[in-house]
Order: sequence, then C-alpha cells, then structure tokens
Amino acid sequence: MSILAELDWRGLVADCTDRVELAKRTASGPITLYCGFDPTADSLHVGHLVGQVMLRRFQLAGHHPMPLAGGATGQIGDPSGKTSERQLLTREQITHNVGCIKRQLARILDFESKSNPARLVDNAAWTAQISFLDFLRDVGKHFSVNVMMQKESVRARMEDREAGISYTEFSYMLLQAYDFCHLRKEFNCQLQVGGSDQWGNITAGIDLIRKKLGTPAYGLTFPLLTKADGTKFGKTESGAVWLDPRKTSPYRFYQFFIQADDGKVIDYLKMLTLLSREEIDALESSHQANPGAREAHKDLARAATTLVHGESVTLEAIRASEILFGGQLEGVSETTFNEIVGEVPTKEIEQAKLDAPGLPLVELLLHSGLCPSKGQARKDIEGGGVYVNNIRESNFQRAIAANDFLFGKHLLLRKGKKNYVVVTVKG
RNA sequence: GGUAGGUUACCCAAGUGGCCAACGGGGGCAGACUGUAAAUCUGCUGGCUUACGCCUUCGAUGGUUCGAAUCCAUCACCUACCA
Repeated sequence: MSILAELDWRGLVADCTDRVELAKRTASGPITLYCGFDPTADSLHVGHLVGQVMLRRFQLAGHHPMPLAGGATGQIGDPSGKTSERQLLTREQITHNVGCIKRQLARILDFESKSNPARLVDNAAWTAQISFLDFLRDVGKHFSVNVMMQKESVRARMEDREAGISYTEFSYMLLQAYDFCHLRKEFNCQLQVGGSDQWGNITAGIDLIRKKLGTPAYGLTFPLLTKADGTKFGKTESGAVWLDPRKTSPYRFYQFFIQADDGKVIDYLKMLTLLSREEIDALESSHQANPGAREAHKDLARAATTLVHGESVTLEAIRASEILFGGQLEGVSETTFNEIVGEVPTKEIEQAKLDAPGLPLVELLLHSGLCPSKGQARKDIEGGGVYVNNIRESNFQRAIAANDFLFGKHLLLRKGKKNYVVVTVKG
C-alpha cells in the first residue's frame, strides 16, 4: 500500500495539493517533508501527536521527516483557528518552551537511521536575524494583501469586528511561507504537512516557492481530531492532555484514551497509532462484537502511551489501572498497592494532622485536589460520590485518623467513578 | 466628535428599587442505569458555616435610598446610526 493510500485509509487526508503529482513524487523516491510545532506552551499535547506520528509514517515509508520547532513563528502567534487575538509570550517563555518541545520532538522519530534520519530544525535559526526591510522586500513583495484576506484564518477575524486581527498575526502566514521556501531551498524539502487549519499557511508557502524558486512543492493536511460531540480533542475540564509526564502523568494519559467514546476509538487508532491495517480491522470487529470488553480502547491507550512514554512506563500505568478498575482492591497487598502509589495522583500529609479528632474528610478532599472547596466537598459526600478506601462515605462530618490508613501510611480517596488520589502519610 | 443601545456567575442569557446568590439553556461535577462508552433520568453548580445565618459577586469608582444588579454621576470598553 502506498503512503498516500495508507493515509487515505486512516482518514488522515483532509486536503492535498496536486494529488496526482504528489502520488508520483512519493512513489519515485524519498521525499523530504516537514511539520511545524509552535512553542505556545512548555509541552505539546495529544493534539500534536497526529502530526508527529504523521512524520513517523513517512519515515517508515522511507522518506525524510523534519520536525520544526517554531522558535520564530511562536513569537508571532498563528491566527489560524483562533477567534481572538492572543497575548504575546515573552521571549523568556518562548526560549523555555522551545527547549521543552524540542525534547519532545526528538522522540517518536528515528534520528539515528542510516538511510533516512529525521532532522530537527528551528525556524528561529534562519528568521531571527533577517531585517524587517529585507523581509518586506524579499518575501512581502510576493504576497497580495487581497489574496491574504481571502484566507480563512484572516477572513474569519476580519469579519468579527469585536475580535479583529493585529498586523502582527496578519503577518504570520508570511513567516510560515518563508519557512517552507527556506527549507525547500536548503534541504530540498518538497512537502509540508499540518492540521487542516494550516491549509492557508501551507499554500502560501507553496505559492512563495513557485514565485521565488520556480519549483513545485506539495501540501497535505490532516483533519483535526475531534471528540464525538465535535469539540476539541484532548481538552479536559482540568486542561489539556499533555505529553510531558510532569504535566499529565502517564497513568492519566493512558486513562484519557481508555475513556474515549466508543464511536471514536477506531478513528483514533487509525490516526494516532502505528498499528497495522490488519490489527485495526481486527480490533474493529472485536469492538463491534463486544464493545463492553473495550479491547480497542485498551490497545489504543497502550499504543498511544507507549509512543509517548515508552514501554515500561506504559506497563506501570496499565497495571495501576488494572488494580483500580479491576475490582482487585479488596484485601489488596501492600506490594500491589504500592504499584498505584505515584501512578495515580499522590498527595502527602503530615502525621501530626491525624492526631486526636483526626482531619475532617472535607479538608482532605480539598487538600487532595479532588474537590475545589469545602462546600463542594460536603455536597459531593452527601451526594454519595466520595469513597474512602473504596468504601462510600456519606457522612460529611467524617474525620480521618491514623487508623484509616492502609499499611499505616496510605489512604485511597475516590470521587465519582474514576477519580482517585492516594494520600500518603509523611514522616 | 455627536446620538442611541449595551457590559450579569465557566459560556449564552433573563432580571430594570426589597420576594436576588440572582429565571432559563449550555457546559461541568455527582447519583441511577451501564462497560472506566453513548443516550436517558435525578441532584448539585460563589465562598464560609454541624445550615440560624454570615460574607463576596451583576464592567470600574463614587452617590441617592431604610434598602440597588436594578436609580443618578463620572470613567473604561463594545455595538449601531450620524459626522
């Protein structure tokens, strides 16, 4: 199966320039392609995973992938898909963020390959020192404002009189177009891939390449991941699902996929994992035959977590999940229990607080972060949503004392069906 | 610059002197049913309080009043029409 045919099957082609030519080009030999990631935060999140894995797919097919960190573009802010002007990040933040995401971009792909190693680039390298006048003369001259205003990202903001768009963000597409042009010239990079919101920026680059270099270049976009209700993928109430284990623990990351909607599991498997068509087809059948077994969910979560966090960490997350959701908590051994400590969110508490009357459960819920306020904690308890060591506790005046702790040091707090926190006694 | 209208809790949106912590919808959280899914039904959704209440909130600041989200003044921002 050709790379393009595979992408089609996976539902990863939202739009594509000159499909026929691109098919010929990819079939005739290795092509160099890039995908950009702007340092808008100190970590990438699951939404960025599609692009990263996309590069990996091309690499596995023998092509040359280049992940790009947007050290320059990140200073401007991409208006694509944004309904309002964004706050500029400080230079310190950008520098910090670029450092963080570069480490993440250095995963998943193979940088050691003899034949087609991945190469990490940063657009600050070629953009930072160019002067404003040079940029206007060399790049800006090739763009018609009339055309720029037709682009969805700009038009949407121009039509929204309340939001508007600054000159800074308006200029974003020129920078990205310049990147593509530069990479085309320096690395013979002929293809840019990105989310469907990047279409306008990508075609701007292709136009610039044609005008300045007189050579062809291609663009390919993939659909943005969505949830079943059409809202953004990877955003939970408590925030994004990050790739950085310090921001989203591997256990939570794994759980995020386990809890995916039935109707989306197969889509996610296709778009986010490197599982083969045969494997995914088999999972689709077993999922349809017996959705309650959630085989597809488990393989999805396992594959995605392994991709990001590695095999051994993933196995720990799976083990912790089995303990918490496998009904194995009755008479659990200390060794087994220790497997979930640190996997699920874990909070420490001082021994002294457990003296005498004990610590009100309400305060412990607040301390653990399970409840946002004491009043809410009380309501949750009264509503039957709180469990101490997996036993429902409906008395909101309940105090927690030292003898509530398993093995003398751990307490398992639970709110609702799937929110666990381990409280551990300190010293 | 002129005139008119607007600014309410996470979002939308009622409320135009006391019955307002503020209708309704969405979202979120919890319960029931399930499969750690979806749909559905129920409850909760400013903070503190072992509930009698107390405190903070309706763009900002002052004022009128026994009493203001509601009236007045000034300021800020937004929208529309006019210049």
